[in-house]
Order: sequence, then C-alpha cells, then structure tokens
Amino acid sequence: MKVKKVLAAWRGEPQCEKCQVRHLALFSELAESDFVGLHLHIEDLEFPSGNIIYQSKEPGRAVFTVRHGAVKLVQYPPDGTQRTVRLLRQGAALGLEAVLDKPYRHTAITMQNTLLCRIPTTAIHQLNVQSPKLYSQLMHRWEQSVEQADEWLTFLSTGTARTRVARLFLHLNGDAYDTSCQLFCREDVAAILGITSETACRIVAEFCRDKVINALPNNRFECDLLRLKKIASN
Amino acid sequence: MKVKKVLAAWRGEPQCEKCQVRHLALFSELAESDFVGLHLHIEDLEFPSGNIIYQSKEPGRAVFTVRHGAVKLVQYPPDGTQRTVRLLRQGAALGLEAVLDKPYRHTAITMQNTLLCRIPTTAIHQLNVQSPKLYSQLMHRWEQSVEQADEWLTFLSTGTARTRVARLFLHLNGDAYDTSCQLFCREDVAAILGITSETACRIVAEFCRDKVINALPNNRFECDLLRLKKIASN
DNA sequence: CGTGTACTTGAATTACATCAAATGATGTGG
DNA sequence: CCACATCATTTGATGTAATTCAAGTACACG
Repeated sequence: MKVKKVLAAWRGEPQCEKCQVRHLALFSELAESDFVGLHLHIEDLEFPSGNIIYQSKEPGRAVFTVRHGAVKLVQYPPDGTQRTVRLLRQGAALGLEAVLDKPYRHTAITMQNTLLCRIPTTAIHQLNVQSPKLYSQLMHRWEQSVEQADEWLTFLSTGTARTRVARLFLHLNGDAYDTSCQLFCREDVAAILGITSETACRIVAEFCRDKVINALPNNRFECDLLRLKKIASN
Repeated sequence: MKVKKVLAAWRGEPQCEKCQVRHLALFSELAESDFVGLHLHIEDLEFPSGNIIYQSKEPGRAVFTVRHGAVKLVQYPPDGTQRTVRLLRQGAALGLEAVLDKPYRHTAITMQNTLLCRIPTTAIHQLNVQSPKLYSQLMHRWEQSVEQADEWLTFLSTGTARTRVARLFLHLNGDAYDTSCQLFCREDVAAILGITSETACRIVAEFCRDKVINALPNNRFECDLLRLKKIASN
C-alpha cells in the first residue's frame, strides 16, 4: 500500500451542532451556547485511503476527530520497519498531543476513504476559557488512548502469531452485532501484530481452511467468534 | 519473584510543600495557598519490593506518586502469562484512571523498596474546584503515559530479542549521566520484552561476553552505549 | 493487453521457546 | 553456625514457530 501526502479535499465549514457523531466527539458535552459567537475555523476534510494526515515530529497545530473511515497511527523503530500502534475509527480523536503544544508523535495515515474534522488548538484554548468541561472530555480521550495502547500491547503483541491474528479478528468485531468484519491489507495486519505479512497471510489462509473464518468479497470475513476466542486464549 | 499483597508501612502525613520531588509530582504547579485550609488526607506509604499496591479491576479511589523506588504495571493476557506494560520511577504518577472514577486497569507491583504518596481522588476533586491548573497537570501525565506506552510497543516489543534487550538497557540508562544502570530479575526483563527469562538470560550473558555490558555487583551493569545503540537499530 | 501491486505458497534457515539439569544465592529453623 | 529448603540464574539439548528468500498467481488500472 503506497502512502502519499496530499492536500485533503475541503468539504466546507462544518456545523458542529448538527454533526452526527457529536455524541462521540470532543465537543459532546458542550452546550449550543458555547459555540455561539466564536469563529473557530473548524474544517471538514476528506482524505482518500493511504494518505498522510500529519507526520511524526511535525509541530501539532490541530486535533482531529474521525467522522467516518479509519486511521492508523504509525511509528518507526530504528531498524527501518514500521509499527502501527493504534487504530482509530468513527468518533475517535487523534493528535491530542497538539493541545499540549507538542509535536505529533506518530504519522497518521488513512486506511480507507476518511472524513475528518480538523480543530485547531487555538479553538480548543478559546473554548476552554469558557468551558472547563472540555478539559474533562480531553482527559477521557487520553484515558482511552492509554487503554487502547495497553490493550494493543497485551493482546495484539503478546503470544504466538496465531493467537494474535485471532485476537485481531475479535478486536475488529468488537462492538459490532454482526459477526463479519473487514480486514486490511496483509502488510497492515503485519504492522499491527508485529509479524511479517507472509506469516499473517498463512494464518488467515489456515483459519479459512479450518472454517474458523469465511472469506467474503472485499476483504471481509465472517467469523466464528467462539472458536476464535478459544484460539485467542492460548 | 513472589508477589504479596500487604499493608504498606504508614510513614505519616506528608508535608507536600517540602516534598523533594514536588517539582516532578502532580502538585508541582499548585501554589502554597492552594493547600492551606484543606484537610486532604494525603498519605506517605512505604512498600517493600514485590508487593501489590493495587490490583486490576479494583475500584480506583486514589492516585499515587512515586517518591522513591520503582513500580511496574502488569496486565494478564488470557493465556495465563503476564505482561509488564509500564515502568514507573521517581516522580511518575500511577492510577490516574481513578480520577475518572474508573477501576484500576493494571496490577501495580513494586520492584524495589518504594516510597509512595497516596492522594485520594476526593482530594483531587476538591483541589480542582479551586485550581484548574491541576487539570492541565493531569493532562500532561496522561500524555506521558501514552508516550511511554507507545514507546514500549515500538521499541521494547518490536524486533529480535537481542535488539529488545539492547533497547531496554538504553531505556534504563535514559536520563542518567553515568553509563551504568540497574537491571531487574530476568523474569521481569522477560515480562517487559515479551520473551522468556531463559532467552533474556542468554542475551545478557552474550552481551557480557562481547563486553557490550559489564556486570557490576547487585544486578547493575556498565554499558557501552554506542555499541548498544548499534545493536538496537537492527 | 501488459504492468504494477498485493496476495499466496513453498522451501530453507534462523530465532526463540521448551524442557531439563546444574549452579548459585538467600533465608530458616534446629 | 550449619544443613536444608527455596528460589533465581545459568547453560545445554532439542523442537517448533516464524522469518527470509523466492517464485508464482490474482487482480486492478491505464
């Protein structure tokens, strides 16, 4: 999967009050009145799959909320490989370190066509003056990040490649009611689990043969959750 | 290393204004006046090595600051093994999730004789009413946790066992001016790096043979940082 | 229709885990 | 203070899982 740094398509000034994911987003606890009279320069952006939203070490000037799609946060160990440390989907926030005026600590790359809203840190600081609720919201976001990071380490980076792949499927099924989920390209799977793409490929194939999962079109898979759980706890 | 849940020795009511690590601690930005007139029930505690400070899933009623010593945060994957996800030393805070009224997400265990101060969440909430600075301080702590978690994944859980051990030595040397550092028991090293204690042992022995490190008494090692860095970037 | 990219599969090699046994360190009770 | 128990460390031998290198297939796109 090739990665490009592009200008995202600008989709206009968003109307935060009407945002469908507002209950998930950073501003969920703010009242209508908090927005009035502020010219916040919040933007709606659309990125195609495989594009860089921001790059590691770049000065952080904005926080983003995922409105639709999926984003991966990538870090680069000194050996030249890359490691995906987090996966962000609808409602998640990225680039929080910008609020503390720190440079971005990851490279953020879209994994699908993705809709984001971009909130400059200046807006965060402005809003905060009026409404300390935002701080509480930010703390919760941070807490979620730590939780996801720890889960990533304990579940997706521990154990054999087989158990890791099984856990990844369970992770992706997570909140869904149906038992099918979309996987990414094998290279992404490898970067998430800390294995090679060939190993990832072999194990996915093995799971298919054993009918633990069932390949559907477009990289989707129907999962036998019970058997996956059994494999995941070895 | 056996682990016990004990009552810590109570060392009395601390005088936060005079704390030597206050510049590192949660309250660093608070003014003297913020403390006056508040009966905060902050406690000073001493734990011997290998003792449980709090356990995973326990309701979080207090945040802790490490005044001296070292603490590990441990999680348990379903296969019965354990994984150390973070290492906390002087000045670090643990159990921040308690501020958000969440249960503790790890089991916290001392790795040395350790001095802690215990701050009930009620105290945090009281202080916060007067002083929003504390929130900013808390956000920085959270940011540090995420940073450490990501570093842990990218550096200490990626690559061969050899490079991981080398990176652990570099990590432990981190801020120090001298080039020696204290290692823990091999089992702890294994739980940090996601390898077995035998492998950890072999690699430490190999480094000693190659004179990349030099064993000193009491599990301390003198490190050749340059050669370690070379190994760490393979 | 050809070309590039991702995916798949195989065979050889390597790194690591596992099992087992010996050594060393530490502490306890007689 | 010694004998013994307990626990961490070390080292070796063996098996296995995963990487590496390589070749071939499927698929999308100009």
